[in-house]
Amino acid sequence: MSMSNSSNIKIALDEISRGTAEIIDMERIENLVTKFYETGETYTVKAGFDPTGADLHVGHAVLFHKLSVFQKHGAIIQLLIGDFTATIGDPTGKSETRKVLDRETIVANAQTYQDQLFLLLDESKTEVVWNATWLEKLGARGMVELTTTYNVARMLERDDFEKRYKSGQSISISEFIYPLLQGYDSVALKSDIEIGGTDQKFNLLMGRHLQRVYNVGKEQAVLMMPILEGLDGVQKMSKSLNNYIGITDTPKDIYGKTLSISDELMWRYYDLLSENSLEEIEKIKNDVANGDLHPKKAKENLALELTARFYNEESAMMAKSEFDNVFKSNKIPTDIEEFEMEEGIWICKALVDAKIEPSTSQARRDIKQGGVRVNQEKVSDDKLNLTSGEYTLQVGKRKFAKVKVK
RNA sequence: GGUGGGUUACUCAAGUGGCCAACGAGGGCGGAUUGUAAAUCCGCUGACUACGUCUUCGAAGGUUCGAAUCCUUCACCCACCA
Repeated sequence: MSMSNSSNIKIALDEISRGTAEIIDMERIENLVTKFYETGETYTVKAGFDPTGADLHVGHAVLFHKLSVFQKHGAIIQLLIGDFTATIGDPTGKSETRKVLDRETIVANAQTYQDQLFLLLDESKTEVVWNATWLEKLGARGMVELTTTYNVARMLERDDFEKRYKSGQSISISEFIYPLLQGYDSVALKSDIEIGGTDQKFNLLMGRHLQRVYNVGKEQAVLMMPILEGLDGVQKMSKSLNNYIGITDTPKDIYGKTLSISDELMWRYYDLLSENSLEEIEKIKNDVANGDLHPKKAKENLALELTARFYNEESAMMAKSEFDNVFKSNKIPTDIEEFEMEEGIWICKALVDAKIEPSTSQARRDIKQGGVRVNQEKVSDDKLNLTSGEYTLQVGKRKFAKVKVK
């Protein structure tokens, strides 16, 4: 028994530390996991979310995936919704004070978050908590007490504060309070471990500090995940850079976008997102390296896995066959949007109306360059008018529309 | 509060009276190649049924035959001083 336990524990710890950017107090995590395997005693892992935006992408999923790993090894996740702190605005990574959100938006965002999160997490091992619950009760006295635990000089050590202070940009006092409140959450929750992105280091460590000051009887271990690169492989995945895979993207998109990443980036995604064990990944890597496995195949598997994660096996397989149809055999996808148009419509106008071109100017250019097809045939005349009938319009490789001309 | 510098398209960044719809780079898009990968090569990149017209260079006015370029006011940013 102790033999199989110790190997289980080793596997668990390897999985937990996999892909992390930094772990503070690994020993504590080892003890917690060991205890779970020996006595069945669970422990808590806190992860906080500011319900400021609603849509999650695969970059966020790195964190959730790690949480789900923890759940397999005895953790109860404390899914902290920062409903109170969202009303303040965390300055992390921002060069200016974040705007404050109203209650309704926060609640709505939080709900959307949860819907998306439970695609990945085991709901029965998750505790959803709202920090307004205890922060509202803190009161002025408690608040002041909290501020006495830290000083301005140390607060200014935080990177973005330092930069802004030096360059003369404004820092509101409330922003100083933010890390304190986030840390206090760990006091209220008595968390054993907290996980977050590397950009959260200062705030995460504050949790340790405050747990000590408030005599919680433990200091949370901290596990930081790196920021995932987006589809371009360079910049971090974000919606504004449009290099993201959304968790709620269609199966087709998740599959397709995943296949579009570079081979190099694929390993990064494998490491941070795949359910494959470290051993299995090692094997895949070797097979690709010595030519036993085509890199494309490895990427397809990853794409299938991710698609299935957010939907199911079946949808993933469908996404794949659809994809193969369109791109391998140059067939037309099955689920193209349809439009009805008037007799004699100008081709450029039709492309715009079908939403596959942004302007008639762009449509003309694409026609000139041979990027537009009607019923699989290249169009060369940008003055073409469509007579009545049904057409499949195509721009480039991936934009399609079906058009019925009366 | 004082003095000087800045604000150009998705981003960075040239342009200081006509040759400017505005150099260049990145990004994006299209083509070739391919594994819808990467890399590479070529082309395009304000709008408009279009060899012409219209709207863009922080905002509003003005000077001029003509302005992104000159003048005035306003807004915002930066640097140095107080």
